[in-house]
Amino acid sequence: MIDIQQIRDHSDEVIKRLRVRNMDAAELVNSLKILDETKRQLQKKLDDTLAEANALAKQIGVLFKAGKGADAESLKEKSAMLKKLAKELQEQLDDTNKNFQEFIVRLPNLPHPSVPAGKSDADNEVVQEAGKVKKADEGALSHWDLAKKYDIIDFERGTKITGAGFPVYKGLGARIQRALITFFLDEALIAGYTEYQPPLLVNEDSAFGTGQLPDKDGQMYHVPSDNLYLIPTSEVPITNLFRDTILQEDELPVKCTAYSVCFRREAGSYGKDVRGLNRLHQFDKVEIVQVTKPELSYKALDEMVAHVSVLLKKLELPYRITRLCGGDLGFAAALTYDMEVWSAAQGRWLEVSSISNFEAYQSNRLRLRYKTSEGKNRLAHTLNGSALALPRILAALLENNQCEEGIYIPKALQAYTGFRYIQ
RNA sequence: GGAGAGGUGGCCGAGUGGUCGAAGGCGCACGCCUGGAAAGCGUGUAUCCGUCACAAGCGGAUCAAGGGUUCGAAUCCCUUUCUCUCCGCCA
Repeated sequence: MIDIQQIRDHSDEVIKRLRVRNMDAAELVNSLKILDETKRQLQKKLDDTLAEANALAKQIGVLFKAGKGADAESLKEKSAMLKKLAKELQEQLDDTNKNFQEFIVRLPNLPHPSVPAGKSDADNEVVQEAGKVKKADEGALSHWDLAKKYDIIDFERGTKITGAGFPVYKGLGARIQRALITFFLDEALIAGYTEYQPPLLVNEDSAFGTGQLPDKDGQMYHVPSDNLYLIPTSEVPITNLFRDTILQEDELPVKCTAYSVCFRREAGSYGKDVRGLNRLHQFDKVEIVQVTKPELSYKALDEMVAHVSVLLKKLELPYRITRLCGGDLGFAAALTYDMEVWSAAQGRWLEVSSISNFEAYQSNRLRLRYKTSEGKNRLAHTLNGSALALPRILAALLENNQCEEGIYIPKALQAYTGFRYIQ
């Protein structure tokens, strides 16, 4: 969440920057200012009352010790009054805090100055395009047709045993999945990331910590009997490793990578966008996460974009990088680059990675800080990105690499698959 | 799932109603000492909120979490939660 200090000091600036998200935050910001003021006044009154009560209790203690219990009686009465007052003030303060909290979590992160205005993904700014975008040959097959042709993904039986959006990978399909995971993890290790294997279920605190709750409640699978959520990305458990943590300055940057299965309900999705591997309820992803000093977070963002670019180059896939516009920017992100690969048979770009700098927005919620060399605690910056999400990579590999021999496996991946073609 | 024990500061560990944010130790930081180091000695060493200059100082809160008893609770009571031990079950 946004630091209240920013609203206290620069509320106009906050409102102005949120306009890039097509949000009119004036009313919300104003309410927050009032609530913040009320909160502080109540806090002051409460503290003063408690201070008086504390002093009184000490006095009574001294009297009792001196054997003057009788003199303490009148003080006890006064103390009872103060206590009653304190309780009332506490209740008011709790209410105000609750309101304040409800309001402040509704404010998304402030977009970075470079974020273009815009309403939808159509307004995203293409910052780079690399690799040759192939025109699909006559008779080129979509990946779902290719998957069937080579018998590597069984969508129908996935639907039978679970439901739509839960494909079954088979034979070379399963093996290429495994190869991709290992390839991505190895590349992350070389880039200095530490590998983790997190739980796939998280509790409410964690879901709140990274902003899935309360914002994207319906997007996660929920296990009511234990009140746990299936992770939509390993960003959730990994970033939450650092919840309520004060790191030492020399521990930064923290770089983590994790492979995990991800689960998304994708309620409301339909149409051709969800065909085949385009949008699934369960999929595999390797994630990279960084925790950095504030002044270095944009350098880290560039580094992460470069890392993913290398992966795509090694996979010989045509890709482009877009900078998300205000309307498409995620709630907690200040700046996001999407990485998209070209899907030859579908003739469109598929998002395979989303790399974001959350600045201090997540850490504020997570209470993730670091101690500076001066001994002061500051909020760290958090970043994450997919490196990479598997299904659309596989879709692109199938569609772009179909040839007479079958499906060509890029050289870098052959070391992992052990085969050169899917035939 | 059943029975029992327990959750105190970065760690270990005292503390069963009063001046305890908390003894002692370890660790860490700084200083003295030293040619340098070790040892030794000394000092310091949590977090959040408010006031304020995001200083000092002052005030408040925090001994798993929440509630209660009391003038006063780390200490007593209740609830929740987590950990450990034994038993059961089990990849």
